[in-house]
Amino acid sequence: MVVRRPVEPATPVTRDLLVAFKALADETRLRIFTLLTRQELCVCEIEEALGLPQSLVSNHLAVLRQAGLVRARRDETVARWVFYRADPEAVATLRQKWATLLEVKPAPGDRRRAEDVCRLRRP
Amino acid sequence: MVVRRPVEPATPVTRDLLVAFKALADETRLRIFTLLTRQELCVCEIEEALGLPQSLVSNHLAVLRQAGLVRARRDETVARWVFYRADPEAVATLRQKWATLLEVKPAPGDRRRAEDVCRLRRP
DNA sequence: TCATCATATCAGCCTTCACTGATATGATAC
DNA sequence: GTATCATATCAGTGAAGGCTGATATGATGA
Repeated sequence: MVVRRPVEPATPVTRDLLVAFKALADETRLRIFTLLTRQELCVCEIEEALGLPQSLVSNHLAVLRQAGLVRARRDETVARWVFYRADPEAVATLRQKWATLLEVKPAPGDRRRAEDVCRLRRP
Repeated sequence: MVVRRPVEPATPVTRDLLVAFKALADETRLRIFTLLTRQELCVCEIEEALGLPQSLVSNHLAVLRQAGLVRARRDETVARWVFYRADPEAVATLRQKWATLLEVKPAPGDRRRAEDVCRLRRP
């Protein structure tokens, strides 16, 4: 019987990256996200482009939205159309956090990671 | 009944990123990988640092290894020790492909993505 | 009002996958 | 040789998640 330490909430840097990785770790979502970095599209356009059923696309968009990777916007004139696009700020933040993770020194406030390293130093 | 287009193998850029995202879309593996970007460690050190059972750590290392994110090396003097480290080349490649994905124009050879965009242009 | 369009949500099915415990392999020490 | 250490692998279990089909919501148009 192995005693596991209680799972603490992940550190800020790790948590955000983890959310993004989970959201992009699916081929369909990665394709949708890639499309949305190029241009703003409504749901039906994505369906047509990828040849996927509506409910599936809508589900995947919800996942990407909850991960903060894309933003939804209702069309001003035709309110039933919802347009999605990749969130440029989220993308920039993600890129920075990815760089931070790969840095040599643990990022400030990244306690979980610091603890992991610290535990190695104890003989 | 919705007729789905046959799933073609993903494009080079997308495929590599997808493999990496899948490998890093797990909190335990992300912690292990983060540790290995800091220093080279053997399996038992990772176990101790994270407080996880041996088989679990070994399993996660196998996933990271198969994804090309880490490299294993047997110690020259004590051959039962296997040291792992993050693969710097893989990390660099990953960073570049991530940047490529976020570019406006589809990368050369990224046919799947080009097809997705093209299909949108057909009225 | 009624029908239709665009999107969201939900239940069920099925696959994938993280975790555990046990066993296998292979090197080192006695 | 036998015992132990370090690691890898495998079967079983339970949970998470992708996909589908149906339904719900809400806007638009006749």
